[in-house]
Amino acid sequence: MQDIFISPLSGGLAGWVEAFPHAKIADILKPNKSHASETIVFWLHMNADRQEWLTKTIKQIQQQYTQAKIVVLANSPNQAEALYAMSLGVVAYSHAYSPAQVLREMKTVISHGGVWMGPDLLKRLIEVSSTLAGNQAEQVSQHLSLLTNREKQVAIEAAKGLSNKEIARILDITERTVKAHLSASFERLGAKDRLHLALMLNNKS
Amino acid sequence: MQDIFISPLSGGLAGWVEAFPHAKIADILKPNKSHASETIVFWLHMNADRQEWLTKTIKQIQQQYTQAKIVVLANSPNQAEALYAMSLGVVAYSHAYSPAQVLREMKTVISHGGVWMGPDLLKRLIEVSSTLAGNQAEQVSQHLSLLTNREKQVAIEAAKGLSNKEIARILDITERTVKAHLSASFERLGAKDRLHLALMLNNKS
DNA sequence: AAAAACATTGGTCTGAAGGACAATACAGGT
DNA sequence: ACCTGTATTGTCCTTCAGACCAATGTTTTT
Repeated sequence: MQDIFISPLSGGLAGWVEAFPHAKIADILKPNKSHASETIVFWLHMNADRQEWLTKTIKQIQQQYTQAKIVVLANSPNQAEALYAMSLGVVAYSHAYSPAQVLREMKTVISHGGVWMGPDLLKRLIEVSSTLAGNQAEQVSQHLSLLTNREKQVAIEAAKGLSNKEIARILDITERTVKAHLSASFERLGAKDRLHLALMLNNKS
Repeated sequence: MQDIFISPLSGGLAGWVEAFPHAKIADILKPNKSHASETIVFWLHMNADRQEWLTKTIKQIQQQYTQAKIVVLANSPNQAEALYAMSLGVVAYSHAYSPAQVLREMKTVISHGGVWMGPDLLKRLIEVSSTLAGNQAEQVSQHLSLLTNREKQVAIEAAKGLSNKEIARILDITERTVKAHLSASFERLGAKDRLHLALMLNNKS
């Protein structure tokens, strides 16, 4: 896993260099050189007056590197900026002058699929979200309203990943009947197969 | 770093045992035996009807072990419960039947100070908290981090509903190779078939 | 009552999916 | 140099999915 620091300071910051001596340091994002598949960690050094640059750079990275992990290190961290950055898909946000040890920890965390943020930010996220979490009554997909009752039952089970045989057993009908209902469901919903059906019913699209 | 599983099932779950063969498994929280300084990871197995138990246990752990990390593994994960658990200080929340590798990833993440949660939950946290209108930065599934680059590419296309033939064409490899990568992906993620893979990569857990 | 929609089941057939055996080439680390 | 992991491709085989050909009984609507 490769590290690329993007900072206006030539030579980066002391902590960065110490943490990742072999990392690349650049002042601007270079065009992709075909390493589209490798996972790269981008460390963006954020100045207070470069909101626009941050947005632009993050989007560029996401376009060019599908597997990239993006970290923002801010000179003056604040929660609003952190929220904004994470809404763009950044997986870690911290102080630019974090010690090398912390930077290494961050890398370990994000390279294993985790998210890194300060305890205060996390707390705030939770607080705000918890209060609004109540009204997420599970909305049944609108697609299901297009199906008959029996088709609904079969489609829901299929969308969970059950096989025709399993569906037949739990609904106490023949596998042949399951197929009939599924075929009808595909027809009505315009799904190509059970996988598309599952995607339709699980995503609210 | 010590692991303690607390589950009503004697012997825990298969995935847990595989991930941490040397962990302690208990059905209730035992009183503290002076290990106040060591960091312990508590894995709480959550049944749908044990909200009260969860709250009580978390608070007990936090009182007795100042350095503890608490993970909740839910039989039926849902965002409301996840938010609630994390508001109590839980640092990871996932499906109880997560494959062993995912569990190990979670441990790596949290033991380095990170937070582990499903992409949907994170997205929702950000969406709700952020004042800025969301662009949906495509959060790569945690599961994907278990796959090699090539497997990732294949798995992502398969999760969109493409056939092996279609995937082979756009990646410019043989259909046989697609199958090989997919089989490897199933193995790594513990998926039964491409539909389960799709559910894993598109949805929660 | 007649018509339409729904629920159920049958058989056949084609193609896709995925496992069970492989083999080869290449990169990186010990 | 050797071993491990990754990427690639091969053949054979079994199972499953879904389309297409039906039919019959029940329920609902017109």
